[in-house]
Amino acid sequence: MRTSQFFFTTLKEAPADAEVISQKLMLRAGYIKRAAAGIYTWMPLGLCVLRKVENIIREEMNAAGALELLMPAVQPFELWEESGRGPAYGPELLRFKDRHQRDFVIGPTHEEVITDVVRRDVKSYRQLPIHLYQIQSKFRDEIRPRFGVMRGREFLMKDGYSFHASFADLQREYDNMHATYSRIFTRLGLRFRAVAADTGAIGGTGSHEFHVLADSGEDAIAYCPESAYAANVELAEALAPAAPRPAASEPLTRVATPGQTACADVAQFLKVDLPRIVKSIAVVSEQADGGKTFTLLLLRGDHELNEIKAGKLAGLGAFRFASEAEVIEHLGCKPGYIGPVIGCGRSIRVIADRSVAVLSDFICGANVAGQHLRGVNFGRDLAEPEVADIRKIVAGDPAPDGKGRLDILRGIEVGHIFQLRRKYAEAMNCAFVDENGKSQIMEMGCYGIGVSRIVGVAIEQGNDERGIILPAAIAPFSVGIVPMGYHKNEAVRREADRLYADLRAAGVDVLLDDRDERPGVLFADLELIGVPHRLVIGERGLKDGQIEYKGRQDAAATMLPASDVLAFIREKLCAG
RNA sequence: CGGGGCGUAGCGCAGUCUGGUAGCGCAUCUGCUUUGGGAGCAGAGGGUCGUGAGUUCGAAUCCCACCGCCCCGACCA
Repeated sequence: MRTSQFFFTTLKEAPADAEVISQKLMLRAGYIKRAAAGIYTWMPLGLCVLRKVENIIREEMNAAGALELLMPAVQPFELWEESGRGPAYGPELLRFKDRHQRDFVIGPTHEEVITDVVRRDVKSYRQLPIHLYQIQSKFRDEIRPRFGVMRGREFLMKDGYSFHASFADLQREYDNMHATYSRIFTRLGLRFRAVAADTGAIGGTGSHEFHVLADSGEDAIAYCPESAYAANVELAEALAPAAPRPAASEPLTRVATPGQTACADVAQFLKVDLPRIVKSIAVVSEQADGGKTFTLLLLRGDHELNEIKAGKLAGLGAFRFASEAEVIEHLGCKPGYIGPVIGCGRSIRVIADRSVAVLSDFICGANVAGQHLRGVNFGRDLAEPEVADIRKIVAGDPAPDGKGRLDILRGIEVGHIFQLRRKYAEAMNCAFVDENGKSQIMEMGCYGIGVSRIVGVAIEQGNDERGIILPAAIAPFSVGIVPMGYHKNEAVRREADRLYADLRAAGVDVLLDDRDERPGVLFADLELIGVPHRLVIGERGLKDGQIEYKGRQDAAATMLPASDVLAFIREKLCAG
């Protein structure tokens, strides 16, 4: 491509509302233009990158045995009623009516459509397994879109769905996709980790997320440097402390703690370590029969509640934090001084985190404003509680596999694989006839990659003060030719044109910057847009038959004989 | 939806408090000079001051409503 025939505009300053570095650079480099909140136009330059990412994914999916198809972005709402997922998705699902008042949605994902396709055409075990995927725009009406293309409302996604005659075969394909995803993210040049994940709203059993490591990431990942263990902190198990509970040694006493409601304040006020304070979190769950149950969750002062883990406990379900009125009703005290020691025969459900269950002589609220209790002991001052793992793990916790200590990293989710099992197939009666002539429900897996998000995270990982740094595999152009005085110097122009033609003939994705601009402009733009290899042709070097090469991240340029350039570039591109 | 902030030229901003009919830098266009790191000089074009309704002789500025955007909390590729 010649710049004079291309179209891109660069900015010296990023729009003020851009937050993260990738978003600023993508706007400055003219990759994208904002159309509305979380909705972007991909300009030709940005689309070059998006297409390269897309093609790497497509190549690997095809190599792994999946087949590409394209489903509609607009889906009939009836399918969502049939799967029962319409209400679960809520306002994130963009719904509308056509001219005949029929309900439609803009697809946020395609389990329903693909299941409908497969149940119509797949009748026999002989047609299984099958894995179909598409690369297509999705729309999710996010409450708060941000970070540019990393969390847009409209985004490009690769979504694949596999159908199987048995769970064992689903597991085989799941492992195949796990390996395929690892190959894809490696080829994309991303630093990533596959982590065990919560199965969330989509449902199903086995699930892994693929996270690109970045400080700006919204997800926290627990991982163990000494072993292969990695999990979303939502899921990571906090092991029970190895040491048993020490014997009680203090009497139960009541202490005045006026105005001290936060654990950290109480610890400082009483001059004790934060882990000896027990905080009580009051929650309410609505039961199916309409009743409400009130529960106290006990955590150490230095720990935080993991709502996902707690939500999985029997009887808690979709709990919410109790209102002030509910706290007063059950404990006779305002929040801030509540605790599990309840007098006079009243009883409420108390669930203690594993780390709390091994405490003795601890401190908690007295259920009287301005007072706490010291020297509290289970079994003596209150009943032994139910014990469960309900806290978020923290850095330094032992790894659940027993092989070291956990560290916490920030990550951005770029891929997710699920064993859906029969959730959708059952709801939508997606069945086949097995070798015995019996009808059976199919086993199903689904596999997503955020294609447009990957462009954002790649830039989040690769940038410097001059702009974007991308590997050649996904850079908008692999090589940039910068002629010094293309319009003034005949020799320079001839050499630039020759080199451009040679590189193109060799299949290299090359940009010749033939604009009549000062050199500083050409250099600055090439660096901003993220071209990894630069060739400068100037009168100076040409006198000695030399052309200058500089890698995007090299400190200094090197001179090459003009005749060696083609071979040199080929070698650079093969090396990645 | 709850809380905080902001809407002035394509981008970044000043002007708003204290009303008097809109300005700076970058970008764009023309000319001359310049030409290995975002050039210099001279000139030019471009703005319903988010929208609407008020107060006033007069509103970017004051009042009210609405819309949009951004930031802090629950979702996801």
